[in-house]
Amino acid sequence: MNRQQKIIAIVGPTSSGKSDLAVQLAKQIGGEVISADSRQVYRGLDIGSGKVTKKEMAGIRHHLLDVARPSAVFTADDFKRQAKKAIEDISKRGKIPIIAGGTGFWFETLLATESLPPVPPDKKLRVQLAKQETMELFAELKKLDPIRAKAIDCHNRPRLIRAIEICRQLGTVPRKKTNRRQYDVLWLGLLVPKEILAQKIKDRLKRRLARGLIAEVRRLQAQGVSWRRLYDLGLEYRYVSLHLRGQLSKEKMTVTLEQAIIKYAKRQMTWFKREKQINWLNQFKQADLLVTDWLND
RNA sequence: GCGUCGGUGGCAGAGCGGUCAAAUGCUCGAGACUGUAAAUCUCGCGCCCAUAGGGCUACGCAGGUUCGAAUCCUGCCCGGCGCA
Repeated sequence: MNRQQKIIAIVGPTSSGKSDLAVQLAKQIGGEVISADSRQVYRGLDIGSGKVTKKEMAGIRHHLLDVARPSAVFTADDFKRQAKKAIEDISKRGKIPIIAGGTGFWFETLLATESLPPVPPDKKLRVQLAKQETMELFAELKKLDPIRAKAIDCHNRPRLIRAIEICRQLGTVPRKKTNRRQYDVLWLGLLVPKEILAQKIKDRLKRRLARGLIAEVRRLQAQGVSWRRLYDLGLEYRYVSLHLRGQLSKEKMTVTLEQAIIKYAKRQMTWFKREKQINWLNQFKQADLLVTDWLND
């Protein structure tokens, strides 16, 4: 039996300091960082997505930043594929991959599931299905795959559409297979008290605005990213673009955005709470011990 | 001072005699998550016991009318507007 690839996974809500910890650990143990952030993969989404700057990287190599065009969706499967490649790459160089990010689903996809159903998105079908009532979609899924229908959230249109898409291709939705043994993962989670996190989020938003967040969104739009797409990208991109379109005053935008980011942080936490292997840390110091122990294991 | 409109749950805002613990939206809380995942979606949100359900206190304050009042009447307090 060959030894499993060692990987460090750093998770936590937005603004909790994942990027810093990742760089710090990478320096200490000889690692490279893989970003697991569904918005930082896009070129041009810098300030709003909180992408690390060259300076913050401090010479540590980062993967999966700026690998996609903002107008095309970069999927969980794309992430999985490229992240796997990066992991191989890094280990060939004798270094340790450190995956840091806030996208829970992507972590699960990469580290804990066997594979996603091998059905690429079918744009035409999706457009067509989007015209149907939610109830109809659910009824169709029920016919195609009663088991999946039973478990699915019957109000969640995107999920219903995807499930139908899979059924049309494979007959039914394959059962989800978990596989946690591909890698030897040390899970580190950054825990920040609610009030402190909220304050950090507000402060950071202020800094982002000062650094030119609004101009960034305007630039993206000018470069051909549609308003619709900016809206779908969420948070900063959603509310700043609404402001640019005159639908939100700057003050209102700021307040709404603060609330939205705080809510997002909460949603992230409900995802991470499910992952029982996470070692929750209050301060970076605690990470050192865990990491050295685990490396010597 | 007179007239007038209004004071409803964390906020905004419906309700204008019974079916009202009170629509709806937001905030807030909990949660889901099989290729959009910063997306999308669900549930809860007066208090108390509780599975269903039941009890209690509530719609500025104090009285009154009524079998029954957030809803009608009187007085008071507070706010907007108009006239002085």
